[in-house]
Amino acid sequence: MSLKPTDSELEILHYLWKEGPGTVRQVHEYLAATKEAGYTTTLKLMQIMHEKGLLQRSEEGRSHIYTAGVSEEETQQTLLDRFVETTFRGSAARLVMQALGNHKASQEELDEIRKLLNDIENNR
Amino acid sequence: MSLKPTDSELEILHYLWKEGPGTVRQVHEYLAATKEAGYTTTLKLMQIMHEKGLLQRSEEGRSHIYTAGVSEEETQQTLLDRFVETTFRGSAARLVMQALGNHKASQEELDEIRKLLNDIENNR
DNA sequence: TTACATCTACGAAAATCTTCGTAACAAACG
DNA sequence: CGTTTGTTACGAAGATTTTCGTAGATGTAA
Repeated sequence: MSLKPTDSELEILHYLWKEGPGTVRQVHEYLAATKEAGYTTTLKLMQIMHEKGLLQRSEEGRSHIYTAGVSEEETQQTLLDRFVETTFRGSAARLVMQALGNHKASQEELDEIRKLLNDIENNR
Repeated sequence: MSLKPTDSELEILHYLWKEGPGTVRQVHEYLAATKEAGYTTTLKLMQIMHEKGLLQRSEEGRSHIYTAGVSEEETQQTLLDRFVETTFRGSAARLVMQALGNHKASQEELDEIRKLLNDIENNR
């Protein structure tokens, strides 16, 4: 799966990943809460995403119910790989360090990361 | 500085960050090593980057010497912030964990990350 | 029934990014 | 001197993404 959602498409996927299946109307109202956008703009985007396979849909009366056609993890991994490549020249560690150095993480998250480090070392 | 270089622009910046100031010819040959591209394509890109402030340039005889107009760290940080926002809903920790899950780091890098974790905990 | 609201489909404009052909100019070469 | 080579400038075509207007269909209310 090397589909690469655009930023606009990602916003739509985020809604569906978080809230589950929904209509164009629901997605549109979610988007409209944070940005200007016409209803048909959202509709068209979702139609195109459906053509690309990013969304699946089923008929429900006279409207459609859309579902994410790609998983959140898989998509994030694809985008992450690409991002590491283009922005950090392939060095995931540099990305991690820059991210840690400039963002706040909770104690639980830090513990989680440390545990991951241990797992990685033990499993090779 | 909220300039957002495109992927093509990043490739040019990478050359200049790594090799220092250079001509269109030098950048073009660097790019041509890994992808198809006409000389005037590279030229045009660099002219536009100059207009945007991404590159600075000085006359040198009949050609121009270009220099990166933005720092590597600053640019990576800007792109990282944006990427965390759009792809990981603002959770840097999730990005870090997903990046680590990919097992792409060496032992030295893992040690470095662990040290960073310690520093973060000690400094709050 | 008629008018209105809501939905899909679709074409096309707008915006952005990428690519390249052509012109103009100057240096180097024969 | 004239020709070739290497450079910038510039316009425009292509590609992709985003936006939206309009038409057609169907349900809903008066």
